[in-house]
Order: sequence, then C-alpha cells, then structure tokens
Amino acid sequence: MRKAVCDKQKTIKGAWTKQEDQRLINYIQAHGEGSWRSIPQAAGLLRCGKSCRLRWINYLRPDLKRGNFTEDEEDLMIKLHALLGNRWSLIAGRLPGRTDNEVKNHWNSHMKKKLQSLGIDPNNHRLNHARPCQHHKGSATCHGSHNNVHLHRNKEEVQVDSDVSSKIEKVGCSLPDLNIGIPPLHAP
DNA sequence: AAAAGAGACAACCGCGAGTGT
DNA sequence: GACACTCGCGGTTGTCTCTTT
Repeated sequence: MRKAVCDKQKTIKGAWTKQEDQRLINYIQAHGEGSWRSIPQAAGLLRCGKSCRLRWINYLRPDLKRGNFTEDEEDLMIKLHALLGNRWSLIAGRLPGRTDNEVKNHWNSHMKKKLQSLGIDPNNHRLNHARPCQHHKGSATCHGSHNNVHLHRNKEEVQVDSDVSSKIEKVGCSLPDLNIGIPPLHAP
C-alpha cells in the first residue's frame, strides 16, 4: 500500500487564493516546471505537488484559451471522442489552449446533452434507434449504427499516444458511418 | 425577495504507468 | 526482478453562480 503523497505533510486543500496563484506563477516562470513534488516547498506553498500541477495546467498556464468552446472545437471534440473514448488528455492535446479537465467538464455538462438531443448516444456515438435518421445533422447513417468505436485502454490493443494520427486514419477507414475528418496535430 | 434546484467549473482522490535504484 | 517513488490521467465530488418558482 502506497501512502498518498499529499498526506505526508500538512497541506492546504480547497480553492486557491490569488497570492498562492501568484507564488506558483512566479516560481514556475523563474525556474520552470521541474519536479512537482519539490515545487510547493520551493515556492513557499502549503500545497501538495499534485495540487500545484493541477492548478498550473488547468488554470495558470499562459497559453490557455479561456472562454466558450467554438463550434469547430466542439465538432472536433465529438470526432475525437468517437475515436478515443474518454481519453481527455489526448483529446485536449488536439485542442490548442484547452485542458483535459476543461474538455472533460465541457463534455459532461454540454456535449452529452447536445448529442442526446441529436439522437446520438454520447458513449458510443451510435444513433439511437428511437430517433429517425433525418434528425441527425451529422453524416452517420442508420445502417452503420452497430459499429462500436470504443477503444480499450489496454496498450496492447491500441497504441494511441505514440501516433494518434495513424490510428485516426486506421479507425476512420473502419468506421464508414462516422464522418471523421481530423485535422493534423497542432504544434504545442 | 427568498428559497430551491440546476448547471458549470474547480479541485481532490485513487490508480496505473514510467523510471530510477 | 523487486521495490520505492513521482507523474499523469480519468472519475468523482464540492462549491459557486445562475435560473426558476
């Protein structure tokens, strides 16, 4: 049994204050990201490294794009989710300025409902039989609704991280009912 | 105007993978 | 090979804000 890293010392939990944010920003700007475990102490924060990392990645990073998702981003998110399932970090990697947490939250609160309203099961991207095909504005067809695009997490089954693009190509070919046109990977 | 409910988002937790010794 | 440790991910929960009654 491994001990939780954050239990080892007295750490603050809950919402971050502006002062804490500023300390973390100042430290990372001066020293880089480095070892998250040592950052809290070095930056003078009573937070665990995990919490610092999360705060930086999801909120403080200068390259983050705040605000609503555009239609293009949502479109791409749907396509990527059809391919990758709940691999939010991979999906976020294709949406510049977006974080996995942001993508995950947006999916759970907005996109699920959006897909359901279009008669699409948000889990497997199949058309629901209850709804007629013409109500779906996408290109999926009824006869193709038996395709299940869920990809297993097991790395022996699919090597996602190494080359997403090649997998997209492969999966896209095997899923004629999913109009998956994924743009090339953006530079970080 | 106040209370209740719903929605959105930030943050935490536990686990698995990767790496060094 | 076994172990210890850190990092990163996805699921879940907590809390704040907005909307409805």
